[in-house]
Amino acid sequence: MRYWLMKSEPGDCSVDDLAAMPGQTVAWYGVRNYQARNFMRDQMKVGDKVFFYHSNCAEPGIAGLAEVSRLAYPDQTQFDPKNRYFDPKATADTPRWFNVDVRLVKKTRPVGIKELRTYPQLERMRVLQVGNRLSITPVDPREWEFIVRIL
DNA sequence: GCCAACGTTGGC
DNA sequence: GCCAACGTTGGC
Repeated sequence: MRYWLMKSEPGDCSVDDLAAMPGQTVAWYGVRNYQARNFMRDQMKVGDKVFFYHSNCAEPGIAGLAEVSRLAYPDQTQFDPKNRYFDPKATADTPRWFNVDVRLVKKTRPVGIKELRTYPQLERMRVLQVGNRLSITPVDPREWEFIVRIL
């Protein structure tokens, strides 16, 4: 069992949007970064725990708990020329991009990045490092436990 | 809207 | 394979 943090722009898909989806589940399409793709394709298993994080917004931070509900499969948006995530170099035989499905476990109180930075226990957390841009990062089990306790 | 950090692209 | 130019991310 692994732990992850996955960023979503609330203007795109907020925790409330996720809660309103059928099965409270979303296909995590649109990732176009190889490291993040590899995490999904090579490491994520059904049942892995996920912090649902709001990024690029007024109140960035953790907004919910979620879990991986389907193993990685080819990201359908890469094949659609009209889609913003279309990749002309991807084919059905050799897909380049993959995504898992993520299901909401529960919405939490918002835990802002400012608050996260106040805890020495979290100072090495990937998402708090300067210059971090990865939209999917592994979370240390101790970091997960700590955050779950302060929710 | 700014801008630092980082990833990707492509000419050489 | 180097690296400058360019595009994107995301907190502020």
